[in-house]
Amino acid sequence: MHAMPCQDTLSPLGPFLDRLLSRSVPSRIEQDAILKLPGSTMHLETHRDFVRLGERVDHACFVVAGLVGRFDQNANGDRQITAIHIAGDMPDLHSVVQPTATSALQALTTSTLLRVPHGPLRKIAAQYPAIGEAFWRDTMVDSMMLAQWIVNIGRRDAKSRIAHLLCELAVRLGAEPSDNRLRFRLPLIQSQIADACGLIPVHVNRSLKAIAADGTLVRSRMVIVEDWDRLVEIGDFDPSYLQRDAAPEKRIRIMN
Amino acid sequence: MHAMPCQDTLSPLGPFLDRLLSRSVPSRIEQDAILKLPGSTMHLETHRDFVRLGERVDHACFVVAGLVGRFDQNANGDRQITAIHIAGDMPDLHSVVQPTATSALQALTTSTLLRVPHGPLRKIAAQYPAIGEAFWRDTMVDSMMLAQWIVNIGRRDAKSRIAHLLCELAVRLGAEPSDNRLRFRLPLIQSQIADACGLIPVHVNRSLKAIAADGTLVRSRMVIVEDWDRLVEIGDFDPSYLQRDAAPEKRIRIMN
DNA sequence: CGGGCCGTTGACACAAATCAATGTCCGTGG
DNA sequence: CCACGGACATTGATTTGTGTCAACGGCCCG
Repeated sequence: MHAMPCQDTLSPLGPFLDRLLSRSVPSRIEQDAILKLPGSTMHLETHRDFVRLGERVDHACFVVAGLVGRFDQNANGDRQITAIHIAGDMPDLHSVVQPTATSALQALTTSTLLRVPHGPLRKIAAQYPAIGEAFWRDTMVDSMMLAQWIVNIGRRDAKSRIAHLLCELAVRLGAEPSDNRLRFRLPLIQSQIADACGLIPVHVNRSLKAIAADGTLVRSRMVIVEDWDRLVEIGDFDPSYLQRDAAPEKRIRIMN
Repeated sequence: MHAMPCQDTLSPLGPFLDRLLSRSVPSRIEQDAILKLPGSTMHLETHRDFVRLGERVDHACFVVAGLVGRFDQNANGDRQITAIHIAGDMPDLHSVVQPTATSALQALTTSTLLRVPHGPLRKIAAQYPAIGEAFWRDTMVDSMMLAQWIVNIGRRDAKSRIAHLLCELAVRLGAEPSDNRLRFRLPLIQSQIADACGLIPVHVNRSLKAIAADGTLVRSRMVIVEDWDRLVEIGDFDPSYLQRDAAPEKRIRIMN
């Protein structure tokens, strides 16, 4: 399902390149250019904003470890998480072409980030059009996830919304079901799940109990799925929007 | 507020170039390349899908006239509009790098489209990196709108959601308030507004009555705003995410 | 041992969905 | 010219899902 993991363990950006390789076809030279990108490591504790609303940034952030949320809010201050990013993601790769942030970024758990300056990112995107193309494609996958996030909040009830979120994260975190069961670590607290699903924490608590009755437990930072098919059904989950069918013949290269 | 309208009236893509020019800085030659893009005109009646879910497309669509909706749906068949596109937009410019549609596109009113083949789009994006950059930036603005759409549905009540939608469309359609009033044509029916806001038509009807009590009438395909400031307040509307502050010094060119 | 964060539970309020009719407009055809 | 049908809008009665308010419990950590 995944592209072959990149062998170059020298760069922390290996997982990012793997992601790009699952959908794009950069040459060896281009891959090297990506791996050689400079960056400074940053450690963040939970609930720490590292991109603020309206801020103009001069670097993009790569998630080395942890979970990151894209946050927006209404005038009343109620927060809404519009995307969750995991290790290997670049939550604001888009800032390369659109440096003014219209959403904040916050660490959902203790996280490690790599700050990659826009300069080198832009340089390799200009020098190697196929890299710019891969970057663009990566941001478009995030965009498709935003559209599905809208459907989730707009057209599903609480139980279904949460189940859908759990399904999405299971797939993205690479938790493969075996014998219709799986488990994975998910260090989100209930109020964060609420912010992600357009709900409030108390109701998440109740809905999780309803989901537990169908065989999926969420507790002490773990998700334990006893019946994956049932969870998929409850969450009305169809993973095609994640663009993870990374069969080599589906990858695209249009530049050069 | 807008960039100077493009003078080249020979190409139907003039309005698209204008949009790009409001945020990007292509050279004269690059502008010409955009205007010279080929395309075939297509007329669509209301409710007609022109991109279906899962379809692999070989062209992008430009909206010459009319309104276009990006549609998704849950397993129950309830539809959710995740974006509304107006004349001058390219609703699926992203298909240039991601040709498999994860959302459908449907004419919300009688519309005229221009189908622009991917070939020439990719050719000029490869030949002129600044064009690729402008395309990428344009799709990122759509992406920012998706994030705000999530906030709208996830964290506002029905009246506020609809007011926000009306505000957004007023601004995007270029309806400038004068003396705190404005009016513009909006040929959406109530069930389409419902699909856009994650509501059902009956409740849209009631909410519109509540909005009318605050000075904004929506009837017979017209929106009549008697108190723009009040509508902005109800809709909790902050236009910054639309990236319309097109002051020349805010436009960006990173390639070359 | 105590305090804070998080999770859990209950009673209740309220916004939105649901169900069901009726009304209005408009194009079409008898 | 009027009757008819269809699409859309409107209104009312009622149900239901989610929010609100409040209290308590578990757990970790200083």
